Amino acid sequence: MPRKRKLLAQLSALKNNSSIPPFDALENVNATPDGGSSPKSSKYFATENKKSSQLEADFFNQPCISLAKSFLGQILVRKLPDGRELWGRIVETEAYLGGEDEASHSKGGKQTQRNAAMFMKPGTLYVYQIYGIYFCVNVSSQGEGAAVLLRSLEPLQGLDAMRELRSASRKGPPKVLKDWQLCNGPSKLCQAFGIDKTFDQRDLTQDAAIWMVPGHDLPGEQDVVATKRIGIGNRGEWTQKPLRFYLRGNKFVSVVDRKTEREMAAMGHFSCS
DNA sequence: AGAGGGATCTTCT
DNA sequence: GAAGATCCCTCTC
Repeated sequence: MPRKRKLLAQLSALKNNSSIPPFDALENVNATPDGGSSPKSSKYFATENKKSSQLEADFFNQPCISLAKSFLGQILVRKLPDGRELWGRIVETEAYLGGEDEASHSKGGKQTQRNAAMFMKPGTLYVYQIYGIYFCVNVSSQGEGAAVLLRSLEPLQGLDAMRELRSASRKGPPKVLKDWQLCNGPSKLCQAFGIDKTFDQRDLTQDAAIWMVPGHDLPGEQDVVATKRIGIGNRGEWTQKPLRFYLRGNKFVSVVDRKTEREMAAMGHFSCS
């Protein structure tokens, strides 16, 4: 049987509530990861509570590089069809500037059916399929055709569900994935969060199944490593530009650049500890 | 630890 | 018709 078959079966199982959790389990799902320091929410106040704590349009409306850095430490929330909530802290992003940026899908300001979301209002999701089998998710920023690629998350809540979704799309003998393997890559986090093409052009400030909330420990400038982007082929100067940002020392980052970290340390960007 | 290749298919030229 | 903002497995040092 093709893998796609298996994936679809998994997703439809979730949609059909074939394994619907008991009521109290649904209640627990609304608890915050730090377990009680945040106000408790019940399903009756879910909408109101969500509105007061989620990242709004003004947050997303900033220049691409600025937004890419601002995402670090913020939390992506995904509500699955069965009611379970997945929480992940953003630890790695990439900026794609559009126009001048030769590595961007919107290079030359070119708008196509695929990349239309990059030109939509800040906070709009741009989801595309790559290599026929994977998805990547971006968030549109301020700037014509500019967007931020979400590359890695630190899983905070719903790890069992993430493991299920990740394992469903893997072939061969089942292996139990470690926590750090769940979301350390742009397509891995899409698998773990059940993000596919149907999320393209959705608005992070309006959608019922996906949104962001402010993180509690945000990095300082000295905690952020800026280095070249991953998987950029021959794109001239744009191949090397430091448009990837990640949390220094975080074990959920997909690719660590020791060389750049050493150079930044030599330049005095990092505090000595 | 690093290199290499296969999977797999939509999008654009 | 070819490329591609990836992932995972295997081989080699």
